[in-house]
Order: sequence, then structure tokens, then C-alpha cells
Amino acid sequence: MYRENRDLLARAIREETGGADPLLTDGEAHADLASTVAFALAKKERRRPPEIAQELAGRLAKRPDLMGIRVEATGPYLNFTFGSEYLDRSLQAAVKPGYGSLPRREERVVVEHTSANPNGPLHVGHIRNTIIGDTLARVMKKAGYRTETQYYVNDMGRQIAIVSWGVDRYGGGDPAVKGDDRIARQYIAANRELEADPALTSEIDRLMQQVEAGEPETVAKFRSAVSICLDGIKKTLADLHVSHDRFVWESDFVRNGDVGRVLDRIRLLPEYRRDETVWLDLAPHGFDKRYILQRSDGTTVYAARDLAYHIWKARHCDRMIDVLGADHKLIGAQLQCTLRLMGETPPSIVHFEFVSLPEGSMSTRAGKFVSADDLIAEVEGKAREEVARRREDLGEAERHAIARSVAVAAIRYDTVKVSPEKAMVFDWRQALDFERQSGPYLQYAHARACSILEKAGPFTGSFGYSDPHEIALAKMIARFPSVIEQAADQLAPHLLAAYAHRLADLFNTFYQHVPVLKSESPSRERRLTLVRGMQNTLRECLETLGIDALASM
RNA sequence: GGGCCCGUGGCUUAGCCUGGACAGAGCGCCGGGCUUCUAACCCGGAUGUCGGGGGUUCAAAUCCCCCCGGGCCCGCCA
Repeated sequence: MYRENRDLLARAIREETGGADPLLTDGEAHADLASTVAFALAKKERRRPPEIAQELAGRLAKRPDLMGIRVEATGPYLNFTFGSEYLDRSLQAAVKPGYGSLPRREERVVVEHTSANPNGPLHVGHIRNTIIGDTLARVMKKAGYRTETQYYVNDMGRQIAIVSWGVDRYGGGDPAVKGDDRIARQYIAANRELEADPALTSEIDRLMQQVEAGEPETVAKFRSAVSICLDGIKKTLADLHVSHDRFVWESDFVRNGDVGRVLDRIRLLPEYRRDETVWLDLAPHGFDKRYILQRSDGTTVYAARDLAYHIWKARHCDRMIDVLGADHKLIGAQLQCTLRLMGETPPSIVHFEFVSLPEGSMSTRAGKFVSADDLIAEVEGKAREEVARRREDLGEAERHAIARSVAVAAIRYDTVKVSPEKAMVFDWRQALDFERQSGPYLQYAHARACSILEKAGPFTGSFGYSDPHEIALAKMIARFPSVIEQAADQLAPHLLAAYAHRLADLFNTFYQHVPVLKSESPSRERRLTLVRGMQNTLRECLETLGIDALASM
């Protein structure tokens, strides 16, 4: 309804002004929507904005298609306030399962995220990628796109060669240790040894040549080491409510000849250069650095395989979205540029800035990081304390289940609420805060609503709101589909996080000031319907954020 | 050195793309509210040169330029 009214108003303003940009904005406290079009017209018409607004308001108010929308000019502003029918119809939609889902589209979207090198466990930097990516995928799905998530597995880079070399040298470690932790130990030890004795580097080079040539034993060793690590990573991802639809192995593109074919096509580009290496001269396109694709020993670098991957990926979807750290900005832009030169589809790239520790940036190689597993364990521990304190009535298993959900909610929300371009310093105090601007706060609002609905028993849905708290809440509920739309259009999952908070906030205020169960019919039924609508909206919203909508906590 | 990003109350942050009505929140601080639908809550209060300067505009946190501070990138790594 909100989106319909917005589009209706935009068209009406365009028609009444002879095609001016409607300049619709959020009306905030003043109205549901507002327009500043009178300012824009003032210059052209050489009249004062309030005068124009006044006249325009008069014309708009007479339009039959805007029946039910109150139009008024407040000084130079045009304010539009939607009538009660708007709220009633919005609530009718809001109580239905799947509320907020936009009409299905045919477009297929592939969201690639996380794709961390399998040389150790995910740390708090990686999971920013994971959480942004997974939330984005959920948003796209909710916005009607056919969506698939992919993890691009680097199983043949230098770092993996070091891992494989280490596994060979140290015997693979204790099988009781989680795969990603086990691999990290080999990787860290191998790096230490390589730093001490640089001559050993030639052994790494040889491994990389062997794997590129498809030498079976080396290939098998790389795969095995990567699989061990990936098993651990998948476990961590599952703990965060993340699963990928597909894992795409980098080496497959070498083995199936795709990388070779990419290089063949590259040769035909005017940007193609060959000396000891194969590279592209992208200077005419604004990149002064060489874009190297093949080393002097004939092995390909990551960039070549990445081109092959994206070309393959583009065959299976209409749109690609990659979630990458800000350190990949240059290489990402070069990739997009090259794909364009080849006549291929470039991906949209969502970059996020780094997460660092108070003592500096993280490093897997140096073993300097806070692992996602540690974070989850720590937050879950705190959640257990909280649940134990509040819910003595529940059994231990039930309390642990709640604590687990609360922990994931806290972590996911903390990460997704910050816009991606903001660099973050990881902060334990903030991670362990379950108050207002947190995932648990949202879950709490949902649980409160569920509790009311459960105690209420069956009731007949009915509509009509007059109390300011009711109206404010109903209006926020009505906005949900437009928030999904906006988050999808802008690839900005944090917009959804902000919405969830505003919704929960308004509900808690409503909860405090407006009695539901104790109110008299017909208010009781109307308010119960509103609570149902809010609960359903918040549930859909939380689901899209990858957070459990708990019925009790 | 060049490129990209960030700089909003003590701390964290929304708003910036698409300029417009008093810059929203959270933490912390001060004060209030649990015989009443779950107090992970609610209500009230103090705290802001929107990094600095210039420009564009009727109007700038928002657009442009310069400067300062921080992060990232500039590899035959990924």
C-alpha cells in the first residue's frame, strides 16, 4: 500500500506540474510523504514556493485517484497523509505469512560471499563479509529474485600450497581438533619455517606448478587439506545460520580448460601485453598498474581464474553480486573492467571496510585474530547467564537453545547494523551488549508480542486505529515492503537492520502505553490484530536478517 | 607519492548517492517507573562548531574545491 500510494502520488504530481520531478521525501513527523516540488517550480514560474504549494495542493486534492490521501500545503511543503483505509489494508496484508515479499521476478541473482581462503578458521573480519552477504541474499530473495549463494573456494593459490606443504611436513595434526583450527596450525607453523629459511620457498613454487599442471598426487593433497579446513568453516557458518547453495572450486576452471580459453580470448584484446608475463594494459581505462594474468613460469594468477569463474557464473544467472573486503577494491574494478572489454557481464560488488582489533589489524598467518568460533562461544556464554537469570522456569536444554539463538542474533545484528563503508574496531563490550540497539532487543519485542497473542486465544481480525501509538506502529508496519525494496535496490542490508529497530521500538512504546488483553471489545480485537501484524512483520524482518524470531525468551 | 573509503554529543552510529521543515538512535551519565499483556522494557533530563576552510544554492551534515586526521590499496599474493 505504501509503495502504491507513493507511485500514485509521484504520477499525480508529474501530471499536475507538467512533468516535474515529484521530489517525494519521507514526511517524518509531518506526514506520510512530502514533496518539495514547490521549491523547484518557484524559479521557473517566478512565484513564491508557498503560493505554488498552496495551488498545487488544491489541484491534487480534487483528483479522484488521490481519494483517501489528505493533501495539504504547509508553507512551501506539500504534505500527504494517508487515510485510515490505508492502515486497514496495510494491516490486512501484514498479518499474512510472507508479508513484505515482493512479486516474484524471473531474474536470477548469484550472491558470492565469504569465500575466505581455506587456510584457517573464519575470524571476526571474515564474518562481516558472511553476514552482509547472507543478509543481502535473504533480502534479494525476499525482493522476489531467484537467488543462489556461492562460496568460491581457493584451492590452488600460494597460501594453499603453503598449507599443503605444512600438512605434508607436520603430519596433519590432531584429528580431534576442528578442521579449520587444525589447518591454521599447520599454516602458521609452515609460514614461520618459510620465513626462517627462504630457500624453502622453491618447494612452494614447485607445488604450485604441479597443481596447475594437474599432477594428481599434488592435486589430491591440496583438495584434502582444503576440504578439512572447509569442513570446519562450514560448521562455523552453520552456527551463524549461513549455508551456501554451492561451493565452486577454483581449480575446476583450470582443469576444465576455462582458464586457458580466457587467456586465448585475452590475446585478442588490444590491451593484451606479453613479456615474461602475460598482462593487460588497462591504463586507458584508468588503471596504471599492470593486470597480470600469467606468471613467467606459465602458471596463472588468481585474476585469470577469477575471470573464468565470473564468465562461467554469468552463464547461470542474470546478475552477480560479490561481497568483498575494501582491500579488493582495485582488483575488483580491474576484474569488472576486463570482463566489460571481453564483452562479458561484470558483477556488482559490495565492498565493506575492514574489521580490526584494538591492537591492530588481524592476520591469519601470524595467528593474530579473534576467531568467529571464540566470538560465538563467548557471546553464547553471556546469553546463557542472561537466560538462566530470567527464566528459572525453563529446563536447561530449552535455555541453551534460547541462548544460542540470542547469541547469533547479537552477532548478526551488531555486524549488519553498521553500513559497510564504515571501518570497525572489534569491541567485546559492544558484542556482549544485549540492550536496545541489539538483536536480542528485537527478539524480545517479538517474544512479547507472541506472549500477548498466546494469552489472547482465538480472535477475529478487525481494523481501525485512533490512538497515536497504534497509528505510529501501524504506519511503521506498512512501510516494511518498501524497506525490502530499498534494501534490494541499493544492496544495503543495513537499512533492514535500522527498520527492525524502529519497528521494535514503536512496539515497545505501544506495549507500555496501550493495554491489549485488558482493553474492551472492539478495541481488544483491533489491538490484537495490530499486535499480530507487528509480530508477523517483525518475524519476516528477523528471518530476512537471519535471526530467530523466538516465541519466548 | 598516486587512488579509494571514513571523520556526526565522552564512546558507537543513522541520515550523505537522489540538498529542503527542529541532525535520529544506542552505550555511558543524571532522575523516575515492576501486586498491571515477559523490566533483554518504558518515561524524563544533560551532552552536537555534523573534522577545518572556501565555494555553489532561495536552502548544505548532504553537492564542488582545498586542507587536516584515520583506514585500505598500489605483488609474477589472494
